[in-house]
Amino acid sequence: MAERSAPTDGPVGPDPRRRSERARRAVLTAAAELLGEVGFAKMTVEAIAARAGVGKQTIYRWWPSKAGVLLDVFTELTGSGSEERLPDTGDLAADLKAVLRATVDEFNDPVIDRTARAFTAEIQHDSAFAEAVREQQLRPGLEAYKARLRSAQEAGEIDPGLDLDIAVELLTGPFHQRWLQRTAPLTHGYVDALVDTALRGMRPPG
Amino acid sequence: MAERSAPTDGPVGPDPRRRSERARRAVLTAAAELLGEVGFAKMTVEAIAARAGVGKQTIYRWWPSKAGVLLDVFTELTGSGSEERLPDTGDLAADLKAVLRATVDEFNDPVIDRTARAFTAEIQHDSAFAEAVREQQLRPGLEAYKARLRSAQEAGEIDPGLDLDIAVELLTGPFHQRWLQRTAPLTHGYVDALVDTALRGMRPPG
Amino acid sequence: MAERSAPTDGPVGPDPRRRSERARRAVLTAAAELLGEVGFAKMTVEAIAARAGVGKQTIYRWWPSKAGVLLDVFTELTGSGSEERLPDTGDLAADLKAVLRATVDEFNDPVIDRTARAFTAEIQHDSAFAEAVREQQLRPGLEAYKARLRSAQEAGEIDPGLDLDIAVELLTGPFHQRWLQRTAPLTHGYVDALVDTALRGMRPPG
Amino acid sequence: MAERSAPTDGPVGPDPRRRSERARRAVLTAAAELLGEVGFAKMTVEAIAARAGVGKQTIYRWWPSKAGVLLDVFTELTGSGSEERLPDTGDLAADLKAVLRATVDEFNDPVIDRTARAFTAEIQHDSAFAEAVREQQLRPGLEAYKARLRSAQEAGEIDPGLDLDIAVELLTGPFHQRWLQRTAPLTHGYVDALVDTALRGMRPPG
DNA sequence: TTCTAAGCGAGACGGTACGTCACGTCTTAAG
DNA sequence: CTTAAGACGTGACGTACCGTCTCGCTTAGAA
Repeated sequence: MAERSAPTDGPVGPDPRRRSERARRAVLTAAAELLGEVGFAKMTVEAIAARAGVGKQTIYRWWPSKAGVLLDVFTELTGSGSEERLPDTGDLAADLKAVLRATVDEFNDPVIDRTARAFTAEIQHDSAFAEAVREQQLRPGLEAYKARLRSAQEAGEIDPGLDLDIAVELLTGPFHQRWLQRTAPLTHGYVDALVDTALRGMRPPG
Repeated sequence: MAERSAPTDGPVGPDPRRRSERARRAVLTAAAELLGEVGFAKMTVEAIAARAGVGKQTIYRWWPSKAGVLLDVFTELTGSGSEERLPDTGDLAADLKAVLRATVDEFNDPVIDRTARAFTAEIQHDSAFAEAVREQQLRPGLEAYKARLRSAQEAGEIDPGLDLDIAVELLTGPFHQRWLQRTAPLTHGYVDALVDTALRGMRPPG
Repeated sequence: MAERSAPTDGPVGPDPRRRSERARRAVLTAAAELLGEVGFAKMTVEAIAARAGVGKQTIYRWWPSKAGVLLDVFTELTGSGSEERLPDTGDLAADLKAVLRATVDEFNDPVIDRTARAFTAEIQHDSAFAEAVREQQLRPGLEAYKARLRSAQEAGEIDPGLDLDIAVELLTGPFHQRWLQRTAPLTHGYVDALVDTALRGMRPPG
Repeated sequence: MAERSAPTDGPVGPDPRRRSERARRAVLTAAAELLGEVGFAKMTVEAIAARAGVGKQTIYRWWPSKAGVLLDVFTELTGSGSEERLPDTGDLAADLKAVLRATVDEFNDPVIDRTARAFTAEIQHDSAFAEAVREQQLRPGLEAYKARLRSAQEAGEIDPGLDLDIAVELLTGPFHQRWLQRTAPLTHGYVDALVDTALRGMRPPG
């Protein structure tokens, strides 16, 4: 999934310098298209190869699985998520609501919904893929929340003794669970209420 | 002209009165064994049938997929989950911690962990299965939490204006997310802290 | 395929006196219809039973196979072929041509063609069925030819020393082979030429 | 855009240049062995594949059915039957008797008998297979007879006006019918008598 | 005239084989 | 050595029928 950096370290597999950029792009494009058309589960490596006009071996040479290809699709799209940052207007509740409302809108988009579910499914039995998704997709998002909460902590908006990991989970966990289990629809009203309730648990004591 | 007893059903499939209890039990037992031995992903319908000494068609006649079989295994084990109830000692925090600590222990059992992950994965691309799991496995659990919180609400322990669905999610969502994303280990200390923080958000105002 | 005659001889199977005539007729009718619609090869015992509104077991109770059923269909239709006799006008060539022309017409009927081919196929790997077909369907036909040739022999039309079995085969074998192998179409002209040539081989010497 | 070398063919199926000779031979060998051991009817594509150490798909890729495989077995054995020729000693009767006696011996060999019967059965409901068998196995044989008879015609041994197709059938049809219907055993004596009788019908007039 | 054993319709059962799909590896020919 | 193409061995899929085996129901014969 990641480019190898040095050709002489241990057993290296194919030489990345010889990799065909044309083929790489064709594969990622084909995979992205297929994801939209048939979804992750019904997508096959053979179909990606055929659509990309690429030999199957070319896929297997450079990616560990179709999940790996998809991960690269997203890493490509999101610029590896490195510069994610939440708004910080000084009003924590408002900032969180804005972000979560945007997230609601995203997850109500069928393509994003399907893709995220596919990732969730795949993560369960492919731990290398899970690790990669966690680091490249999830962690940056959670870190952004954590940074915003730390800022609020420094501003005295929330309890300085609070475990920020738990605080982040208090905001994202309920949302994530409701989405994943489809127990109820995701709406702006819902995330507003969620933020209000969660923040009550974070207020400075006294 | 058919003289079945249930006149209001739509397409009913095979007549359940003729179903062989012996075969049903053999399939569920075989599936449970295989789940423990090879895990859900490597389990096949053919293997279940072979181990159960049953024709494949007998499985396809009564279950929609191997996931359906596994769902029945669990429904069987948990007594269809109808009478789940949380302890109610009058101390909400203590009760919730006790329950969540037990859940931590469960999810740290590799077999349960693997199975729950397999279910989570399967749910993502099989909506009929998702519906069944939601109703038979998830809903009863969440309802039990909700009932306990309602009791606490009536006892004046928590804010009477609180949306109980959100309250339940505040307790289970973070746990569920941490487990699913493996962002950090599940420990008794974690759930204690989680309960304490979440409950701070639920206290009666004033 | 044949009715059992005595209820006390050896292992007798089901009691023929209790046999349901309604079911028997329904099966034969259904089988005949299916033969015309899908042909013998694609016909299944299940389909016969379903079409006849009969349990599969009822078929297996009274017939050894679907071929057995079909044989009964034909035995029923042809009155067991007992009274077959060729015309005898005194002109052997004319009589044979008339009969063979009629046979050409029969075998050019698609239903008869398909049925006869199905029998031919089935005979190859079911020797009990082969025996039954041979005795009930083939032998009477060949005997009729033989009788007509014997009559011609007595009338001095053909060589008294001729082996009549070979003589019959000389007339029917070529026809049968051409039909079976589809090497050329079956026409009235063909059988006329065949009869003429074959009879040249049978003339009295001198 | 595909750059295959045969530009005039219709839908061609897989590229025969890529075909694995090893797999092809293994399949034919396995099929031949199984034919001898269990016969055509009890032979399955799965068994051929297993014995050959080949995937089922490899069989389905190159042959339309198990009958197609068997046809190739025979085409392989008989050198595609292209150069069949009957002996021509100048004595037509003797030559025909020699050939037919040899054929009697062949058909009295159980393996050949069973195989020929299986082909006969298969031909009845698979017209593509029938066509192939007719062209590759039957036609060359019949042509050889026809050539020998033409030679005899030119030598003045038989009637120059005779329809040679009928003449061939007069010799092979009776034999074929007797074999197929098992009305009587195939012996050297029988074919001798058959040849004698048939040739009487072919003599030059006068 | 009732009783009772059978045949009956229905169709589930344990099996076998089917023909298809996709996997991940291997082979070929071209560049 | 990489590439496009695609054949290969493998293994599971879900379906079709096989012939056997229960189920209740009906039905005809002997009691």
